[in-house]
Amino acid sequence: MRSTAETPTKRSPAERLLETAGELFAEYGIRAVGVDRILAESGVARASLYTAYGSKDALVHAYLDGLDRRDRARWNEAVEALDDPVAKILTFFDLALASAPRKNFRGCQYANAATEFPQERIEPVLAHREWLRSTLVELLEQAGVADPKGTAEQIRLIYDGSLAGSKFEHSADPIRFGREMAAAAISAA
Amino acid sequence: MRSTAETPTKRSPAERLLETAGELFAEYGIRAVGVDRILAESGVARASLYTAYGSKDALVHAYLDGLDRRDRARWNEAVEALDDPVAKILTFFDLALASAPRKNFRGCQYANAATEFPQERIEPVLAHREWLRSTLVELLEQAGVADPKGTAEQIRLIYDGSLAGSKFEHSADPIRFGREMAAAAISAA
DNA sequence: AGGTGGATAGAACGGTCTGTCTATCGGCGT
DNA sequence: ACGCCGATAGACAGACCGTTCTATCCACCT
Repeated sequence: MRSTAETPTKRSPAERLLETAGELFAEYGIRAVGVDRILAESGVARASLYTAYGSKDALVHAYLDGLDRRDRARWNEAVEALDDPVAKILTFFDLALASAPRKNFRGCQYANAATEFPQERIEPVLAHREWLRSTLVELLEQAGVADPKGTAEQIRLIYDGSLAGSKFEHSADPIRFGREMAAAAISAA
Repeated sequence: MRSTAETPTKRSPAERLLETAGELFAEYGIRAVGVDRILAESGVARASLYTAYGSKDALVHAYLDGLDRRDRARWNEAVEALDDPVAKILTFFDLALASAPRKNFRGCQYANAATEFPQERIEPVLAHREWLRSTLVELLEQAGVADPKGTAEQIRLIYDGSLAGSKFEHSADPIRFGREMAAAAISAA
Protein backbone atom coordinates (compact mmCIF):
# COMPACT_ATOMS: atom_id res chain seq x y z
CA MET A 1 0.00 0.00 0.00
CA ARG A 2 2.74 2.42 0.87
CA SER A 3 5.04 1.23 -1.86
CA THR A 4 4.42 4.00 -4.37
CA ALA A 5 7.14 6.64 -4.44
CA GLU A 6 8.17 6.46 -0.86
CA THR A 7 11.83 5.58 -0.65
CA PRO A 8 13.90 7.71 -3.02
CA THR A 9 16.69 5.16 -3.26
CA LYS A 10 14.55 2.33 -4.60
CA ARG A 11 11.84 3.46 -6.91
CA SER A 12 8.90 1.43 -8.06
CA PRO A 13 8.92 -0.45 -11.37
CA ALA A 14 6.32 1.97 -12.70
CA GLU A 15 8.63 4.90 -12.06
CA ARG A 16 11.70 3.28 -13.51
CA LEU A 17 9.67 2.25 -16.52
CA LEU A 18 8.41 5.76 -17.12
CA GLU A 19 11.84 7.30 -16.80
CA THR A 20 13.55 4.83 -19.11
CA ALA A 21 10.73 5.01 -21.63
CA GLY A 22 10.93 8.80 -21.58
CA GLU A 23 14.62 8.81 -22.35
CA LEU A 24 14.26 6.30 -25.16
CA PHE A 25 11.19 7.94 -26.67
CA ALA A 26 12.89 11.31 -26.65
CA GLU A 27 16.07 10.04 -28.26
CA TYR A 28 14.82 7.51 -30.79
CA GLY A 29 11.15 8.27 -31.24
CA ILE A 30 8.12 6.52 -29.85
CA ARG A 31 7.39 4.10 -32.67
CA ALA A 32 11.04 3.16 -32.98
CA VAL A 33 11.29 1.99 -29.37
CA GLY A 34 9.72 -1.35 -28.51
CA VAL A 35 8.68 -2.53 -25.10
CA ASP A 36 11.46 -5.13 -25.15
CA ARG A 37 14.03 -2.39 -25.16
CA ILE A 38 12.31 -0.42 -22.45
CA LEU A 39 12.17 -3.53 -20.30
CA ALA A 40 15.80 -4.44 -20.93
CA GLU A 41 17.19 -0.98 -20.18
CA SER A 42 15.01 -0.38 -17.17
CA GLY A 43 15.59 -3.83 -15.71
CA VAL A 44 11.89 -4.23 -15.09
CA ALA A 45 9.95 -7.41 -15.70
CA ARG A 46 7.59 -7.64 -18.62
CA ALA A 47 4.55 -8.33 -16.49
CA SER A 48 5.21 -5.25 -14.38
CA LEU A 49 4.69 -3.03 -17.36
CA TYR A 50 1.31 -4.50 -18.14
CA THR A 51 0.10 -4.56 -14.56
CA ALA A 52 1.21 -0.95 -14.05
CA TYR A 53 0.11 0.58 -17.34
CA GLY A 54 -1.88 -2.01 -19.25
CA SER A 55 -0.40 -1.31 -22.66
CA LYS A 56 2.41 0.47 -24.44
CA ASP A 57 -0.12 3.03 -25.59
CA ALA A 58 -1.00 3.87 -22.00
CA LEU A 59 2.69 4.16 -21.18
CA VAL A 60 3.11 6.59 -24.05
CA HIS A 61 0.26 8.70 -22.78
CA ALA A 62 1.73 8.65 -19.28
CA TYR A 63 5.03 9.75 -20.77
CA LEU A 64 3.46 12.69 -22.63
CA ASP A 65 1.42 13.65 -19.62
CA GLY A 66 4.47 13.65 -17.39
CA LEU A 67 6.33 15.67 -19.99
CA ASP A 68 3.71 18.37 -19.88
CA ARG A 69 3.51 18.50 -16.11
CA ARG A 70 7.27 18.48 -15.65
CA ASP A 71 7.92 21.14 -18.28
CA ARG A 72 5.41 23.44 -16.66
CA ALA A 73 6.88 22.80 -13.22
CA ARG A 74 10.39 23.51 -14.44
CA TRP A 75 9.33 26.77 -15.99
CA ASN A 76 7.42 27.80 -12.88
CA GLU A 77 10.45 27.06 -10.77
CA ALA A 78 12.80 28.89 -13.12
CA VAL A 79 10.73 32.09 -13.21
CA GLU A 80 10.08 32.11 -9.49
CA ALA A 81 12.93 34.51 -8.79
CA LEU A 82 12.18 36.73 -11.80
CA ASP A 83 10.05 39.84 -11.92
CA ASP A 84 10.38 41.05 -15.48
CA PRO A 85 7.71 39.40 -17.68
CA VAL A 86 10.04 39.63 -20.66
CA ALA A 87 12.69 37.68 -18.79
CA LYS A 88 10.06 35.10 -17.95
CA ILE A 89 9.24 34.73 -21.63
CA LEU A 90 12.86 34.32 -22.57
CA THR A 91 13.09 31.59 -19.96
CA PHE A 92 11.21 29.34 -22.35
CA PHE A 93 14.16 29.61 -24.68
CA ASP A 94 16.68 29.25 -21.89
CA LEU A 95 15.12 26.02 -20.76
CA ALA A 96 14.99 24.68 -24.29
CA LEU A 97 18.61 25.68 -24.71
CA ALA A 98 19.60 23.77 -21.59
CA SER A 99 17.70 20.61 -22.46
CA ALA A 100 18.55 20.49 -26.17
CA PRO A 101 21.98 18.83 -25.82
CA ARG A 102 20.65 16.36 -23.28
CA LYS A 103 17.92 15.34 -25.70
CA ASN A 104 20.37 15.03 -28.58
CA PHE A 105 18.82 18.04 -30.33
CA ARG A 106 15.66 16.23 -31.14
CA GLY A 107 13.61 19.43 -31.04
CA CYS A 108 10.14 19.72 -29.59
CA GLN A 109 8.93 16.41 -28.25
CA TYR A 110 5.31 17.49 -28.49
CA ALA A 111 5.82 18.15 -32.17
CA ASN A 112 7.57 14.81 -32.51
CA ALA A 113 4.65 13.00 -30.92
CA ALA A 114 2.21 14.84 -33.17
CA THR A 115 4.35 13.82 -36.13
CA GLU A 116 4.47 10.17 -35.19
CA PHE A 117 0.74 9.92 -34.58
CA PRO A 118 -0.80 12.27 -37.13
CA GLN A 119 -4.43 11.30 -36.75
CA GLU A 120 -4.61 11.11 -32.99
CA ARG A 121 -5.64 14.11 -30.95
CA ILE A 122 -3.04 13.88 -28.19
CA GLU A 123 -4.38 15.60 -25.12
CA PRO A 124 -1.14 16.56 -23.31
CA VAL A 125 0.28 18.01 -26.52
CA LEU A 126 -2.69 20.28 -27.07
CA ALA A 127 -2.82 21.17 -23.40
CA HIS A 128 0.86 22.07 -23.27
CA ARG A 129 0.50 24.21 -26.33
CA GLU A 130 -2.49 26.07 -24.99
CA TRP A 131 -0.70 26.62 -21.70
CA LEU A 132 2.24 28.12 -23.55
CA ARG A 133 -0.05 30.42 -25.53
CA SER A 134 -2.08 31.68 -22.61
CA THR A 135 1.03 32.15 -20.47
CA LEU A 136 2.62 34.24 -23.19
CA VAL A 137 -0.48 36.37 -23.57
CA GLU A 138 -0.59 36.97 -19.85
CA LEU A 139 3.04 37.95 -19.63
CA LEU A 140 2.82 40.22 -22.66
CA GLU A 141 -0.14 41.96 -21.08
CA GLN A 142 1.99 42.54 -18.00
CA ALA A 143 4.76 43.86 -20.23
CA GLY A 144 2.28 46.32 -21.67
CA VAL A 145 2.62 45.50 -25.36
CA ALA A 146 -0.02 46.81 -27.74
CA ASP A 147 -1.27 43.48 -29.10
CA PRO A 148 -0.62 40.71 -26.56
CA LYS A 149 -2.41 37.98 -28.50
CA GLY A 150 -0.72 38.71 -31.80
CA THR A 151 2.68 39.06 -30.19
CA ALA A 152 2.18 35.82 -28.29
CA GLU A 153 1.48 34.08 -31.55
CA GLN A 154 4.69 35.54 -32.93
CA ILE A 155 6.71 34.32 -29.98
CA ARG A 156 5.26 30.87 -30.17
CA LEU A 157 5.94 30.65 -33.90
CA ILE A 158 9.53 31.69 -33.25
CA TYR A 159 9.75 29.12 -30.49
CA ASP A 160 8.49 26.37 -32.78
CA GLY A 161 10.86 27.44 -35.53
CA SER A 162 13.89 27.52 -33.29
CA LEU A 163 13.24 23.98 -32.05
CA ALA A 164 12.66 22.76 -35.59
CA GLY A 165 15.93 24.35 -36.68
CA SER A 166 17.72 22.79 -33.73
CA LYS A 167 16.51 19.38 -34.85
CA PHE A 168 17.57 19.91 -38.44
CA GLU A 169 21.02 21.19 -37.61
CA HIS A 170 21.65 19.15 -34.48
CA SER A 171 22.73 22.35 -32.79
CA ALA A 172 21.59 24.75 -30.11
CA ASP A 173 22.36 27.77 -32.29
CA PRO A 174 18.84 28.11 -33.74
CA ILE A 175 17.46 28.32 -30.21
CA ARG A 176 19.90 31.09 -29.34
CA PHE A 177 18.95 32.80 -32.58
CA GLY A 178 15.25 32.42 -31.80
CA ARG A 179 15.77 33.89 -28.38
CA GLU A 180 17.19 37.02 -29.96
CA MET A 181 14.32 37.19 -32.44
CA ALA A 182 11.81 36.84 -29.64
CA ALA A 183 13.47 39.58 -27.62
CA ALA A 184 13.45 41.84 -30.67
CA ALA A 185 9.80 41.07 -31.41
CA ILE A 186 8.82 42.04 -27.89
CA SER A 187 10.85 45.25 -28.06
CA ALA A 188 9.19 46.18 -31.33
CA ALA A 189 5.72 45.52 -29.98
CA MET B 1 13.37 -1.38 -73.22
CA ARG B 2 11.12 1.51 -74.08
CA SER B 3 8.71 0.69 -71.35
CA THR B 4 9.88 3.25 -68.81
CA ALA B 5 7.71 6.34 -68.65
CA GLU B 6 6.65 6.48 -72.26
CA THR B 7 2.89 6.39 -72.46
CA PRO B 8 1.35 8.98 -70.14
CA THR B 9 -1.94 7.14 -69.87
CA LYS B 10 -0.42 3.99 -68.45
CA ARG B 11 2.45 4.61 -66.15
CA SER B 12 5.00 2.10 -65.03
CA PRO B 13 4.68 0.23 -61.74
CA ALA B 14 7.66 2.14 -60.41
CA GLU B 15 5.89 5.44 -60.98
CA ARG B 16 2.58 4.33 -59.54
CA LEU B 17 4.43 2.92 -56.56
CA LEU B 18 6.27 6.17 -55.91
CA GLU B 19 3.15 8.27 -56.20
CA THR B 20 1.05 6.10 -53.91
CA ALA B 21 3.88 5.76 -51.41
CA GLY B 22 4.35 9.51 -51.41
CA GLU B 23 0.71 10.17 -50.62
CA LEU B 24 0.64 7.60 -47.85
CA PHE B 25 3.96 8.66 -46.33
CA ALA B 26 2.85 12.27 -46.32
CA GLU B 27 -0.48 11.57 -44.71
CA TYR B 28 0.30 8.82 -42.21
CA GLY B 29 4.05 8.93 -41.76
CA ILE B 30 6.73 6.69 -43.18
CA ARG B 31 7.04 4.17 -40.38
CA ALA B 32 3.29 3.87 -40.09
CA VAL B 33 2.85 2.80 -43.70
CA GLY B 34 3.82 -0.76 -44.59
CA VAL B 35 4.61 -2.09 -48.03
CA ASP B 36 1.43 -4.16 -47.98
CA ARG B 37 -0.64 -1.03 -47.93
CA ILE B 38 1.40 0.65 -50.65
CA LEU B 39 0.99 -2.40 -52.84
CA ALA B 40 -2.72 -2.69 -52.17
CA GLU B 41 -3.50 0.98 -52.88
CA SER B 42 -1.27 1.23 -55.92
CA GLY B 43 -2.41 -2.08 -57.37
CA VAL B 44 1.17 -3.05 -58.07
CA ALA B 45 2.54 -6.53 -57.56
CA ARG B 46 4.81 -7.23 -54.67
CA ALA B 47 7.71 -8.37 -56.80
CA SER B 48 7.58 -5.19 -58.85
CA LEU B 49 8.47 -3.12 -55.83
CA TYR B 50 11.57 -5.15 -55.13
CA THR B 51 12.75 -5.34 -58.73
CA ALA B 52 12.24 -1.59 -59.15
CA TYR B 53 13.58 -0.32 -55.84
CA GLY B 54 15.12 -3.25 -53.98
CA SER B 55 13.73 -2.38 -50.57
CA LYS B 56 11.29 -0.19 -48.73
CA ASP B 57 14.22 1.87 -47.55
CA ALA B 58 15.24 2.62 -51.13
CA LEU B 59 11.65 3.55 -51.92
CA VAL B 60 11.66 5.95 -49.01
CA HIS B 61 14.83 7.58 -50.28
CA ALA B 62 13.37 7.84 -53.77
CA TYR B 63 10.32 9.48 -52.24
CA LEU B 64 12.39 12.04 -50.36
CA ASP B 65 14.57 12.70 -53.35
CA GLY B 66 11.54 13.25 -55.57
CA LEU B 67 10.08 15.53 -52.93
CA ASP B 68 13.14 17.73 -53.02
CA ARG B 69 13.34 17.89 -56.82
CA ARG B 70 9.64 18.54 -57.26
CA ASP B 71 9.46 21.23 -54.59
CA ARG B 72 12.35 23.07 -56.19
CA ALA B 73 10.79 22.74 -59.63
CA ARG B 74 7.46 24.05 -58.39
CA TRP B 75 9.08 27.05 -56.79
CA ASN B 76 11.15 27.79 -59.90
CA GLU B 77 8.04 27.62 -62.02
CA ALA B 78 6.06 29.80 -59.64
CA VAL B 79 8.64 32.59 -59.50
CA GLU B 80 9.31 32.57 -63.23
CA ALA B 81 6.94 35.42 -63.90
CA LEU B 82 8.05 37.40 -60.86
CA ASP B 83 10.70 40.10 -60.69
CA ASP B 84 10.59 41.28 -57.12
CA PRO B 85 12.92 39.18 -54.95
CA VAL B 86 10.68 39.77 -51.95
CA ALA B 87 7.74 38.36 -53.85
CA LYS B 88 9.85 35.36 -54.72
CA ILE B 89 10.59 34.79 -51.05
CA LEU B 90 6.95 35.03 -50.11
CA THR B 91 6.25 32.42 -52.77
CA PHE B 92 7.69 29.83 -50.39
CA PHE B 93 4.84 30.59 -48.06
CA ASP B 94 2.28 30.73 -50.84
CA LEU B 95 3.25 27.27 -52.03
CA ALA B 96 3.17 25.88 -48.51
CA LEU B 97 -0.23 27.51 -48.08
CA ALA B 98 -1.54 25.83 -51.21
CA SER B 99 -0.24 22.38 -50.38
CA ALA B 100 -1.09 22.38 -46.67
CA PRO B 101 -4.75 21.35 -47.04
CA ARG B 102 -3.90 18.69 -49.60
CA LYS B 103 -1.40 17.18 -47.20
CA ASN B 104 -3.86 17.28 -44.31
CA PHE B 105 -1.79 19.95 -42.54
CA ARG B 106 1.01 17.60 -41.77
CA GLY B 107 3.59 20.39 -41.85
CA CYS B 108 7.07 20.07 -43.28
CA GLN B 109 7.66 16.62 -44.67
CA TYR B 110 11.40 17.06 -44.41
CA ALA B 111 11.02 17.74 -40.72
CA ASN B 112 8.71 14.75 -40.44
CA ALA B 113 11.28 12.48 -42.04
CA ALA B 114 13.99 13.83 -39.77
CA THR B 115 11.72 13.17 -36.83
CA GLU B 116 10.96 9.60 -37.81
CA PHE B 117 14.60 8.72 -38.42
CA PRO B 118 16.53 10.75 -35.87
CA GLN B 119 19.92 9.15 -36.26
CA GLU B 120 20.07 8.99 -40.03
CA ARG B 121 21.58 11.81 -42.01
CA ILE B 122 19.01 12.04 -44.79
CA GLU B 123 20.62 13.55 -47.84
CA PRO B 124 17.59 15.08 -49.63
CA VAL B 125 16.46 16.70 -46.41
CA LEU B 126 19.78 18.41 -45.84
CA ALA B 127 20.07 19.32 -49.51
CA HIS B 128 16.60 20.85 -49.59
CA ARG B 129 17.32 22.83 -46.51
CA GLU B 130 20.60 24.16 -47.82
CA TRP B 131 18.94 25.07 -51.12
CA LEU B 132 16.32 27.03 -49.22
CA ARG B 133 18.96 28.87 -47.22
CA SER B 134 21.20 29.81 -50.14
CA THR B 135 18.23 30.82 -52.27
CA LEU B 136 17.01 33.11 -49.51
CA VAL B 137 20.45 34.68 -49.10
CA GLU B 138 20.67 35.30 -52.82
CA LEU B 139 17.26 36.90 -53.02
CA LEU B 140 17.88 39.05 -49.97
CA GLU B 141 21.10 40.29 -51.52
CA GLN B 142 19.10 41.26 -54.58
CA ALA B 143 16.62 43.00 -52.34
CA GLY B 144 19.49 44.98 -50.86
CA VAL B 145 19.02 44.17 -47.20
CA ALA B 146 21.81 44.97 -44.79
CA ASP B 147 22.47 41.45 -43.47
CA PRO B 148 21.35 38.88 -46.04
CA LYS B 149 22.62 35.86 -44.15
CA GLY B 150 21.10 36.83 -40.84
CA THR B 151 17.81 37.79 -42.44
CA ALA B 152 17.73 34.54 -44.39
CA GLU B 153 18.10 32.66 -41.16
CA GLN B 154 15.19 34.65 -39.74
CA ILE B 155 12.99 33.85 -42.72
CA ARG B 156 13.82 30.18 -42.56
CA LEU B 157 13.10 30.04 -38.84
CA ILE B 158 9.75 31.71 -39.46
CA TYR B 159 9.09 29.25 -42.25
CA ASP B 160 9.85 26.30 -40.01
CA GLY B 161 7.71 27.72 -37.24
CA SER B 162 4.74 28.37 -39.47
CA LEU B 163 4.75 24.81 -40.76
CA ALA B 164 5.11 23.45 -37.25
CA GLY B 165 2.17 25.58 -36.13
CA SER B 166 0.14 24.39 -39.09
CA LYS B 167 0.73 20.81 -38.03
CA PHE B 168 -0.23 21.47 -34.42
CA GLU B 169 -3.40 23.35 -35.24
CA HIS B 170 -4.38 21.48 -38.39
CA SER B 171 -4.87 24.83 -40.03
CA ALA B 172 -3.33 27.05 -42.67
CA ASP B 173 -3.55 30.12 -40.45
CA PRO B 174 -0.04 29.81 -39.01
CA ILE B 175 1.36 29.83 -42.54
CA ARG B 176 -0.55 32.99 -43.37
CA PHE B 177 0.68 34.47 -40.11
CA GLY B 178 4.25 33.45 -40.90
CA ARG B 179 4.01 35.03 -44.30
CA GLU B 180 3.16 38.34 -42.68
CA MET B 181 5.99 37.97 -40.20
CA ALA B 182 8.43 37.24 -43.01
CA ALA B 183 7.29 40.24 -45.00
CA ALA B 184 7.70 42.42 -41.92
CA ALA B 185 11.14 41.00 -41.20
CA ILE B 186 12.30 41.84 -44.71
CA SER B 187 10.86 45.33 -44.50
CA ALA B 188 12.65 45.92 -41.23
CA ALA B 189 15.97 44.67 -42.60
C1' DA C 1 3.53 -18.47 -84.24
C1' DG C 2 6.54 -18.58 -81.08
C1' DG C 3 9.28 -16.83 -77.59
C1' DT C 4 10.96 -13.42 -74.34
C1' DG C 5 10.68 -10.54 -70.53
C1' DG C 6 8.17 -7.62 -67.45
C1' DA C 7 4.05 -7.62 -64.47
C1' DT C 8 1.00 -10.18 -61.61
C1' DA C 9 -0.88 -13.10 -57.75
C1' DG C 10 0.04 -15.20 -53.80
C1' DA C 11 2.35 -18.48 -50.76
C1' DA C 12 6.04 -18.71 -47.57
C1' DC C 13 10.04 -17.29 -44.46
C1' DG C 14 12.35 -15.17 -40.78
C1' DG C 15 12.20 -11.54 -37.74
C1' DT C 16 10.04 -8.32 -34.53
C1' DC C 17 6.17 -6.38 -32.37
C1' DT C 18 2.66 -6.15 -28.45
C1' DG C 19 0.53 -8.69 -25.13
C1' DT C 20 -0.52 -13.05 -22.17
C1' DC C 21 0.63 -16.83 -19.37
C1' DT C 22 3.11 -19.75 -16.00
C1' DA C 23 6.19 -20.36 -12.48
C1' DT C 24 9.48 -18.82 -9.13
C1' DC C 25 11.36 -15.60 -5.96
C1' DG C 26 11.54 -12.46 -1.95
C1' DG C 27 10.10 -9.19 1.43
C1' DC C 28 6.76 -7.81 4.69
C1' DG C 29 2.91 -8.11 8.06
C1' DT C 30 0.46 -10.93 11.29
C1' DA D 1 6.88 -19.19 10.88
C1' DC D 2 3.63 -18.77 7.70
C1' DG D 3 1.13 -16.67 3.97
C1' DC D 4 0.48 -13.08 0.79
C1' DC D 5 1.46 -10.15 -2.87
C1' DG D 6 4.30 -7.65 -5.88
C1' DA D 7 8.24 -8.34 -8.78
C1' DT D 8 10.90 -11.29 -11.74
C1' DA D 9 12.26 -14.45 -15.53
C1' DG D 10 11.06 -16.39 -19.52
C1' DA D 11 8.28 -19.06 -22.67
C1' DC D 12 4.52 -18.40 -25.65
C1' DA D 13 0.81 -16.69 -28.91
C1' DG D 14 -0.82 -13.90 -32.61
C1' DA D 15 -0.24 -10.23 -35.62
C1' DC D 16 2.48 -7.67 -38.67
C1' DC D 17 6.80 -6.43 -40.78
C1' DG D 18 9.96 -6.58 -44.94
C1' DT D 19 11.64 -9.79 -48.16
C1' DT D 20 12.10 -13.88 -51.25
C1' DC D 21 10.30 -17.26 -54.15
C1' DT D 22 7.35 -19.75 -57.51
C1' DA D 23 4.26 -19.82 -61.00
C1' DT D 24 1.13 -17.69 -64.20
C1' DC D 25 -0.07 -14.30 -67.42
C1' DC D 26 0.14 -11.01 -71.12
C1' DA D 27 2.09 -7.67 -74.35
C1' DC D 28 5.36 -6.98 -77.62
C1' DC D 29 9.09 -8.25 -81.10
C1' DT D 30 11.01 -11.24 -84.78
